[in-house]
Amino acid sequence: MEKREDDEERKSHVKRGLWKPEEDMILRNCVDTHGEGNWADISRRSGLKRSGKSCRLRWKNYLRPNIKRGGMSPQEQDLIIRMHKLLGNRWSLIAGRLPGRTDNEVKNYWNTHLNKKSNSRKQNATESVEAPSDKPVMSTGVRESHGEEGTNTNWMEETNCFGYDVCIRSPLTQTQECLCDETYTLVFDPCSAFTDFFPML
DNA sequence: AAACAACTCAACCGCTATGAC
DNA sequence: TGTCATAGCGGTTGAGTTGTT
Repeated sequence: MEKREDDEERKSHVKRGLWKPEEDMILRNCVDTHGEGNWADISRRSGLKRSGKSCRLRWKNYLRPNIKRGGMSPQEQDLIIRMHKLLGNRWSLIAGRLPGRTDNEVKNYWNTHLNKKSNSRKQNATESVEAPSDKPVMSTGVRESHGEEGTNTNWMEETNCFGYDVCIRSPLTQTQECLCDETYTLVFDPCSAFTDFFPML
């Protein structure tokens, strides 16, 4: 109860809502000076009455260098659709494959554009043949293994029969080096994932 | 031109994971 | 080993915009 009151009090002192250009400028300067990372500290130092969380989100989604704005290209759309089929709602992983795009942007884009498109495709498929499951193809664990988010662009080494490029290793070999030596490794249980990957067998 | 509906997307919320102590 | 603070994620909300009647 007391904690709740503390939260209420803290929230009442925190500014919310859309960011103004001058706030963006202050945040950008502060990150330039003190570096990216300790958002609670940046929130304090900046003098902005924004939470660290809010500062981090604003930086990550809008102020970070190399952010790409504007509509998605057909290639990006296609990649999102295929990655979503493979990974499900793992927006940060999907966004990591799209340079300059954020997880929030990918998520919004999926929910407003591609979800419908995907559903209508599925609808059409249902009319002819049995539609595939809505669940991701890779139904078991997907883990980040090493490296920094969004720094690699060619983790996908092998191409499977669906045209998805994937790097796969068994959970039995988690201590081994991933052959493709890249950031993300899809770790999955072959028993349950095999039939998902190769439904025709 | 006005009213309403539908859509878009920036921002927030709640939760989990992780690391420091 | 437990607790706390912080970062990061996905789901959700709601203000602003656009389209329709």
